Amino acid sequence: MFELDLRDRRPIYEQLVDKFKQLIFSDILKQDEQLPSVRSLAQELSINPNTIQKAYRELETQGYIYSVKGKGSFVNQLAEIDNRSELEELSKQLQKLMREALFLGMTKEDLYQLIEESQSL
Amino acid sequence: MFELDLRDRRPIYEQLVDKFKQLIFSDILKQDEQLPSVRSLAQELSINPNTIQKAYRELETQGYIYSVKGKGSFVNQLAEIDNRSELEELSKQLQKLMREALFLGMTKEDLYQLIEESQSL
DNA sequence: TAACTGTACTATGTTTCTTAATACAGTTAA
DNA sequence: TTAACTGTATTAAGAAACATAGTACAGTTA
Repeated sequence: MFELDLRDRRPIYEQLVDKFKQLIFSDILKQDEQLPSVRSLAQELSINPNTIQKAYRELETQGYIYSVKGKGSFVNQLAEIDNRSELEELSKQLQKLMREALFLGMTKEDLYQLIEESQSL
Repeated sequence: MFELDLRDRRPIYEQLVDKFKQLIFSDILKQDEQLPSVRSLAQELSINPNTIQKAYRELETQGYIYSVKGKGSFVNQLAEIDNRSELEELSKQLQKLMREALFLGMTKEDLYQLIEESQSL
């Protein structure tokens, strides 16, 4: 289910946060679906359970999951996600990348195409 | 000309690389225009010259600037930038952010709007 | 020559990330 | 009730990345 990219210079827990968010955005992980337990995922990835927990804590802080002691961690309802400031930040990041893409030779049409492909996932 | 974002958890040299690339993409820094010297920018930002140099070295590696001993550092020609693998990576990142934006409630039209705004800079 | 430029190097300190080893509390099924 | 799961917290240690400080050398320019 998961693979760590050793070439990625970002810390492991950050990669995990990113991975899980992508799975949620893509609806591969659905609402209230259970995430792997801290210990099992740590074993599967051969890393320390503390690192998994750090990722889960971050995901919970951002509102993407909720954890229940004794039961596990689960995907949150979309409504629980704080997307006020997040959408603003996202717009900035998107514009930054779009400027870069246009500078490097992409066309508006290329960007339109990317939007279409993103939607069909 | 520059400000460091203390809230930004990324290393300083990485913020600098990002800042300069944005200035280049926005054509605020034009071809062959000279960048601030390592020492003067370090003083302006109250950070160590080594940190500036690290950023410049990274920008040079990525092809965005070139440095001449005794003269200074300058914005490179667009043609010198290796954009083969960079465009591929950019597409992936854009799609990732687009999926996130759509998940959080943005519409296709919102994304179109962002493209327009990016182009008018 | 003096004052700039980039570049290189070593040493040091700080911060962040990761691991390791426990421990405790709540849930669940045998 | 017990055993085996869950999340969570804590402390200690090591490793890696980052930033600073100080010094030095080479090339350019007025």
